[in-house]
Amino acid sequence: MSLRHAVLGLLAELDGGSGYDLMKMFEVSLGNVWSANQSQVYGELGKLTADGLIEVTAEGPRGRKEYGVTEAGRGELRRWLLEEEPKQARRDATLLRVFFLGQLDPDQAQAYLHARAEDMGRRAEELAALQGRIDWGDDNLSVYGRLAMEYGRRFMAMRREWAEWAENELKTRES
Amino acid sequence: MSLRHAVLGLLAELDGGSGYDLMKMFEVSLGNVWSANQSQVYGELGKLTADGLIEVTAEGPRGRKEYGVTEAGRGELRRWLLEEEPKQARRDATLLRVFFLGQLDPDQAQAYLHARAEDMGRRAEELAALQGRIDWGDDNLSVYGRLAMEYGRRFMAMRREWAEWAENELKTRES
DNA sequence: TCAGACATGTAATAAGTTACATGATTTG
DNA sequence: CAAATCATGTAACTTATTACATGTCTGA
Repeated sequence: MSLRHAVLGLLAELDGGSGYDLMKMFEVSLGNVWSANQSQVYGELGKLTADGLIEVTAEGPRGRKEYGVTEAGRGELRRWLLEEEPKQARRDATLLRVFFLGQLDPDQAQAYLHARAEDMGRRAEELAALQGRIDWGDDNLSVYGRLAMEYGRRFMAMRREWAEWAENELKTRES
Repeated sequence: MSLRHAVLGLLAELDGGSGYDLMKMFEVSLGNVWSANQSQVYGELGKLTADGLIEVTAEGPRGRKEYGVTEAGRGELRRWLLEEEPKQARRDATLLRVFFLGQLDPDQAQAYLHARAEDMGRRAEELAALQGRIDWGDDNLSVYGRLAMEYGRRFMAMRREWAEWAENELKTRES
């Protein structure tokens, strides 16, 4: 049920906004840690409204509806942040393949790991570059978004190093 | 569609087995990188059979059905390993909360990061201990499972270090 | 005026979770 | 003979994805 809290949290941080506004945030920043598509966002806005956690605060042109978090919504958000233990997802498509690399020839398995290392290296560089370009404000989303981005950079670097190590393990094993 | 390949891959590696056998593998090892429950596994066995990628090779006591991978199944598995780019999931409940830590008092935000660091440290130690206890064979699942486990260890360590760093960032910021 | 951005929604399908339901075999 | 383990399946529900459908406003 985290989509609910992603929407609720964004509305709290942005101090209100429309479904369209939220989608933009999902696309450029929040989506890197919790992705959601348009149907989901609009659907969740409806459910959150029905549950009294958010409310329509204004209506604008083109049917635009601006939502704001209610007191109940703020309470739920804090409860989720403080009391609910984040459960880590255990699904990783890259690693799943690793389990089955024995189905390939050893050189193909090594090539797989090599490709992962390259890919991760590329991503790590992209992130590092992006990190340098952005001049961060000191609003909350900037402060905490910066922490999340640094996580991403370290994550990619770790994956690259692991893939290099793993490729080497297989090479060593050959002999 | 990775569940399908998780089941297919396991059957290939184990050289056949029942739904029950597969479930045990998901519980003790594979589930750490791709979790699945009993309904999913039995359901997928049915679909894979219908699609001709696996077949019932024997029937045993208590209605036990033993499945084996067909030639078509082996082909599909290799195709998936070689040609399909693993797409990384972008959902992390821990990090999602980080985006919204501005909704809490600074000391609560720090406490959240501190708790994450402790939790990750604990997991990292558990994994390291487990890694030491297991005496790995040199069958494929062992060789590649070992690589996956080392990934897990590094991942936990990276998360701990990041959380410690992030907590410190917030502390520094306070002044 | 027309292209692009703004803006919301629904329908159909697929994937994942939880709970229920049943029964056979082995082992102490 | 009772408990644990083996073994499979279905139903109901929730969550996520993809595609479709529609219309408004703004700026060049």
